[in-house]
Amino acid sequence: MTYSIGEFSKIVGLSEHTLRFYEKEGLIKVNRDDNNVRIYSDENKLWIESLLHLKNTGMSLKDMKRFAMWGHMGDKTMEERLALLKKHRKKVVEELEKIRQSLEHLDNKINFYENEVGDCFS
Amino acid sequence: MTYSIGEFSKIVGLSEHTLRFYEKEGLIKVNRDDNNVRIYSDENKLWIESLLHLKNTGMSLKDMKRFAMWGHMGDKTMEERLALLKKHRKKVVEELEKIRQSLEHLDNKINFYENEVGDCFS
DNA sequence: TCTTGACTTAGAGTAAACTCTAAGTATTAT
DNA sequence: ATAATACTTAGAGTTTACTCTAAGTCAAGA
Repeated sequence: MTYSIGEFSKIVGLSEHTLRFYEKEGLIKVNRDDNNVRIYSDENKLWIESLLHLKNTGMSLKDMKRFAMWGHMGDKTMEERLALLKKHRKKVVEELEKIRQSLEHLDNKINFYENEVGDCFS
Repeated sequence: MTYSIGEFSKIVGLSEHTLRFYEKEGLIKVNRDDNNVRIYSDENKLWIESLLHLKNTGMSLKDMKRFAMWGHMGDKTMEERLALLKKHRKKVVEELEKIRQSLEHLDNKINFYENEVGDCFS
């Protein structure tokens, strides 16, 4: 399947502006038809979804750019990409633990408030 | 115990600029001595730590402001605070799950790369 | 006395990641 | 033939959360 930018925008949940911006930044390479109109493929979809996973885990655009650049350079950059992903993974795990702890704190606070409110209103 | 802004800054890991900024924004109320110099207390420390937990879980300054404002208004705002915390908690849990999924994707990718690199280099 | 560390207001600067506008052109579907 | 959708460049604007600067004052300790 192929998609126009309008269709693709809806599918991946990024605005057309953002898709063009990502392309300009080198995050994604997109084919064009004879009239220079972008033709997005399912491969593009998988790639964007991968990028969005990196983004979801807090990777900066800058690092995503490096990753994409290496991706476009082919197999000889595998090691670099792997190193980047591993380093990123470490940060994600740390961040996850931090959030988990803060969530625990939040739960304690909610419990506290529920008891207080309970005492006051029931 | 009480602390000057310089001491407090080191303890809580926020710059003096940021501490003054947070105070100006109404996130924290700080006592002053006769010379108008800020005196931070252990209570302030607990409060900042709570705020930082909210921040760690992605709460915006704007919501933290509302929370702090209600906190300064006393018990009659318990329900509002509880509602805010519960709403926030829901978002955090969702976000956590999203990160967890993206981490899984990241792990798959790393496995893939390790096999590829393994095939190529060993 | 002089350095250190505190204070004030007011506003400027920074970085990230978009987000949009303008102004003009081209193609396709109804 | 006209509306919808696409394209371009170039740059301006937005939001968030700081982060810093200037310019001046004040008070305590060595």
